[in-house]
Amino acid sequence: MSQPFLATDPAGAHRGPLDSYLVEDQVGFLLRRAHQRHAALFQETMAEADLTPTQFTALIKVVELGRVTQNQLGRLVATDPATIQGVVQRLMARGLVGRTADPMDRRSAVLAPTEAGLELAGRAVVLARRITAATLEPLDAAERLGFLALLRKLS
Amino acid sequence: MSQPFLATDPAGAHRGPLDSYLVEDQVGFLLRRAHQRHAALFQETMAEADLTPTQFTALIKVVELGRVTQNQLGRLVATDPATIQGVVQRLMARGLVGRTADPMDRRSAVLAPTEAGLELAGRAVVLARRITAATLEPLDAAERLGFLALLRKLS
DNA sequence: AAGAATTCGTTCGTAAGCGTATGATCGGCG
DNA sequence: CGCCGATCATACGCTTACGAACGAATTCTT
Repeated sequence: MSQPFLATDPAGAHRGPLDSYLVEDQVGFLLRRAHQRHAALFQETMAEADLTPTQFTALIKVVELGRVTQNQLGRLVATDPATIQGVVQRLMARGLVGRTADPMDRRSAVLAPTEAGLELAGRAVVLARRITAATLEPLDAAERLGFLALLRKLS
Repeated sequence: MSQPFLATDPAGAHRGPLDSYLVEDQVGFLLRRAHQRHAALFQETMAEADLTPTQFTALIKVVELGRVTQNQLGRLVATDPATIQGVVQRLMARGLVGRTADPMDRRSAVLAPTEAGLELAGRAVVLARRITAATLEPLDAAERLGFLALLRKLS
């Protein structure tokens, strides 16, 4: 009665909907694993700059734009308002970005990179290029292009 | 002095290491976005079963194996001991898996699906197939195979 | 057999991620 | 003008995720 839906069912019978469903072959699982691997490589390589992937992305965007509203930044880096709030808070605590009130719109907070933020961003990008290379290392040149193209279609 | 490294620098000068570096074109960013999109589709479709991706994966694996040790399960579904602990705890709280002490090794906890767990797993797999389909929907058949193959190389 | 090294599960801390709710502010519309 | 809906930032709660440390138990080594 409580016999599991064994994938390697000795009787080979069709016991249930789990037949021929292998979690480890699903996109979701593979996507999660690939993301995990990238995150591990990121942390390892970015250690000296002490930035998480999200922090790095946010910082780079602030540096690139010079001035951004917090929610606007969140939209650009695909991070919802609740999450970007904490990220910005941590970047501010480290003095990497500054924050001023917008005279035009008293609701919004305008972010801008500090000198330290500019400096760290410069160093971090060098590391980030290494991370990208390390992540794609198992693929050859053609596969890398293909993979990025496919990823873009799924974003 | 605090001029940002604008990607679209009017002068076209080489201001710093951020030139020609676009965060949104990096594997890490695209991987994160694709993963986000999948998670959103998952949550939407799996709503009636009320399982997170990780909970679903763990439950399916327990059902598939019948009996597993907690850390062993974690290894199979790529979830570290600290994380699988909470996941299993929540599955137990919902009466989807049971837990017994292993007489052979008093350190380990043996997990097994309950009747409710078996039942829910069966229903959830149906939804999961839809999620996989929805996630890969933007790709044609050939692209799907290619994408999965590439993902596997990066896991 | 005794000690060392490893493994198992747990706990704590930190971070991301998102749903939901809230107060403040802004924009539009009658 | 006044109201309503939308937007901005924030707060709380819950889940995943992982490093680090821990006690208990097991296994390996000498």
